[in-house]
Amino acid sequence: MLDIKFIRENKDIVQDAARKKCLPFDVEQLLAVDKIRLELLTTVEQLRSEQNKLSDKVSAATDPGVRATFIEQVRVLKETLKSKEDELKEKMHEWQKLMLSVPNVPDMSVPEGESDADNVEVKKWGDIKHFEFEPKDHVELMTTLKMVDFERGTKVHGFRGYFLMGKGVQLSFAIWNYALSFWTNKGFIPVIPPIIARKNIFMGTGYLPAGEDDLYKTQDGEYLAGTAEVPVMGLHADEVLDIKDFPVKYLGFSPCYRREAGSHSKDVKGLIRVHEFYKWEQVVLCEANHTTSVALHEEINRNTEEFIESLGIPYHTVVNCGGDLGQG
RNA sequence: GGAGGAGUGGCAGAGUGGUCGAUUGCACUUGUCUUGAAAACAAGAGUCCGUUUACGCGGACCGUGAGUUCGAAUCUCACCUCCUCCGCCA
Repeated sequence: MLDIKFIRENKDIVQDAARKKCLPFDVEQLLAVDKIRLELLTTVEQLRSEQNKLSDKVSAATDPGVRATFIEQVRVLKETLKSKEDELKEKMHEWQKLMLSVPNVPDMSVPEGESDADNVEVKKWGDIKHFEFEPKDHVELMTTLKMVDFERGTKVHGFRGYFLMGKGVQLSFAIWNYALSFWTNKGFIPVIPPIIARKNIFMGTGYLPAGEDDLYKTQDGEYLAGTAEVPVMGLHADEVLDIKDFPVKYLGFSPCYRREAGSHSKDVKGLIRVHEFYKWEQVVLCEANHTTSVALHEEINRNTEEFIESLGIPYHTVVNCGGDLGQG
């Protein structure tokens, strides 16, 4: 969540971020509520100050009559205080709700656009292999080699279900293990987090309240995370970290659960878009400073590129346009 | 799932209705002493919010949230977390 002070001082930047992300957010509305909230806060604190002073007089008074007078005075004061406190509480709720809808500010380099089609390609690596025959896709290849079973996966799980089997399992473990040593060599601390996490942890990473439809929820009110990013970010929630320890680099491994609500027509075939899978995730904690965070973002991006290069797989790097996701 | 106990500053640990934002010890910072260090002695030091050019002032914070009261770390209720015992389970 962005700091209200930052929002006050950079309202144009915040409003532009909302526009770029195609989010219906009005910074002026937030600032108006913020102003009233602060006025109420000042009033309430003044009243409390008076109340505290009167209470001190009560305890200092030895004469019962004088004492009773003071008590009566506080009683009157408290009625005003109570109504102002209620007003403040209401404004606070309104304010908090608006604060949660403040978009994170995308980097300057993020292109304008409404869908993946507007993404900008910034890099291309490797040569795409050309075959003299019609190549099979991963679905057909893996099915034939009995690395995956989609039909039975659907029988057991339903839509988007799959069984990874045989060499498919061995290949997965091999890649995970290779990734583990690849990133630990770069100073990342491997973590296997709890993937069932509380609501506040999802709020902290911006997956809630907006992303409720994409999450599985337990009967006890926790949610299943779609990425280890959520619990790994929660690892240090409510803690003050020493700047000397920065940057802290974690590599989280977890199952990932995604409802993929509203994406029934997208990437329907194969293993591209599934409800349940396992992966490693890079999470870096660093100073809240533009230069530093951009440098580290470049670094982890480069880590991924290097990893793919080491496997000899051609790829392209795109800058994802703002319209694709709500919270970045 | 059932029964009981506990949660206070960086740590340990007092405090059961009124100068308690909180005794004390350790750790920390500064000073005295010392060639230097240690020890001893003395002093200082919490976080957040609002306000102020600034000094400062005001508010909140004793797991969290409500309540009782003129006044709550202290009383009541709910929740969270940890510990102990019993039960259940892969």
